Amino acid sequence: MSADRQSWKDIRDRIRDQILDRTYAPGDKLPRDADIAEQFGCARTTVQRAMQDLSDTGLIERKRKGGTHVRANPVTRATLDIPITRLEVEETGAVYGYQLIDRKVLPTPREVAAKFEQVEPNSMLRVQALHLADHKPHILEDRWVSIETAPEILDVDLARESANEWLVRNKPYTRFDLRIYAISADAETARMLATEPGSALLVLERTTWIGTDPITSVRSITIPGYQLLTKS
Amino acid sequence: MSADRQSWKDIRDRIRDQILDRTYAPGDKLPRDADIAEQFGCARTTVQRAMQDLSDTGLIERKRKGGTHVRANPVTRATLDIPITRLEVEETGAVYGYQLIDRKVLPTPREVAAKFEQVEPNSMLRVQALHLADHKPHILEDRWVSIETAPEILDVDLARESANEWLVRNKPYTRFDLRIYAISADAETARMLATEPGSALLVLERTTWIGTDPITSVRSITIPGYQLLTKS
DNA sequence: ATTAGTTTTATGTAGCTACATAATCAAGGA
DNA sequence: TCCTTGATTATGTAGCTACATAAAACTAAT
Repeated sequence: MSADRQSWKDIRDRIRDQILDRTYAPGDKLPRDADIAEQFGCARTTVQRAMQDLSDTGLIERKRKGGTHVRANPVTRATLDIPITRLEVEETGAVYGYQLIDRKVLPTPREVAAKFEQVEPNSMLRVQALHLADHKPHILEDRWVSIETAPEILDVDLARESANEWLVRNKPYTRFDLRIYAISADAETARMLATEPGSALLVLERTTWIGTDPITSVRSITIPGYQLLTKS
Repeated sequence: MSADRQSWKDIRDRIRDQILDRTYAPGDKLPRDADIAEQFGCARTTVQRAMQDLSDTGLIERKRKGGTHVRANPVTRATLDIPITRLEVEETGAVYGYQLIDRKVLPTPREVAAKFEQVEPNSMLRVQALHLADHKPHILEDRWVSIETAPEILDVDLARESANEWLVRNKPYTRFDLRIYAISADAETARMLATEPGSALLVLERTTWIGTDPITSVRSITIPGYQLLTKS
């Protein structure tokens, strides 16, 4: 009886196979969940879960009443995990190190304020720090922290604990923006990262909020050769 | 009766709020689903769905029998959507253009073969092409296509239709790898992208498979200033 | 004490029903 | 013809039950 109990993942794979082998081509409409359920001999809930997953990964599109369609223009949907920098370093077996470069309350520069959209903080704590892997520079971070949303940060000894780590543990966000781009190292950045001016560097820029309240905005400048990876 | 019917998203938000306000701190164990369900006056299934979502976004960790814990080291989990290049360009209101630079069957270079892990194709179709936005270079792609997995590609007029587009529509993948990094433009690349040698360029490298069969591996070199964005 | 085997338990999931909701489509009216 | 309105319909989801499964906790044998 429970012998042929089918998991929604099985159903998902079978539907995906039918899309791969062109039983249903891009743009085509798939049968209603109920019919597919009957075809595979399972419950509609199971089909629903399978379909939801295919929809999440971008292979199909679903609309109430409109039905399910194979996406004509599939997107590549990747999941990026960005861990705490210390853990990322330790993961590779390297020794993690951290240096506070500067820590100062300053009026919020316009370009930083703009990142927070609705609520623009007046003055913020600027923290510049360097993360090290095996005593060599790894990531240079330039961070602005809202002292309205996270006033406790002012009492944290940022020479000992990185703002990255403190915030991630003490100010979980409800929303964030991530922006990835490349820059050419200027003299100052090159010096800090112990590399050549003009090197191509990958930059991750993250802004986080609790509700609509701004928490922090960081620019993490990585060393030459740094790569972001995703696995599916 | 249905007045206080609660959605799993409501439950998720309430649990998340409890984590944000330190009712449950990082590392803490949450009550069993059944107890939470009782507390909120909903069914365990609803809690299960809420928990699953919080687990997916990296805020909590769940283990059978072990229970649910607030992650001590939360990760930032972002979803990246990479559309077909043409659509990405058209989205901005720009005019999309495409130029085939070269198309040749070649023995697979070792570094390309290595990307495919298990099955390493002997000879592949190499396609170099340029995507344009408003008649200016936008993305330079250097692609290797498996002529074993996708022999039909040999009959496609790649001067008219981009390999990007043909593959995405005709060879859906079951697995992919994505690698993001920065390079400094060499003379050749700079010329093709109409920029200066030495400019910092963001590179997306994508490898796709059907099952374990290699489909394609592309290196997409973007113009200076190109940014990848995620929203949550 | 250590290990192997067994029980317990919390999450995971399939199937069912009932109802909610968004889109579409068709009918009717201005 | 156009617009509004209401019926229809496919997906979305909550609640229930029953069972699956992994892992921890316990027990018994060596």
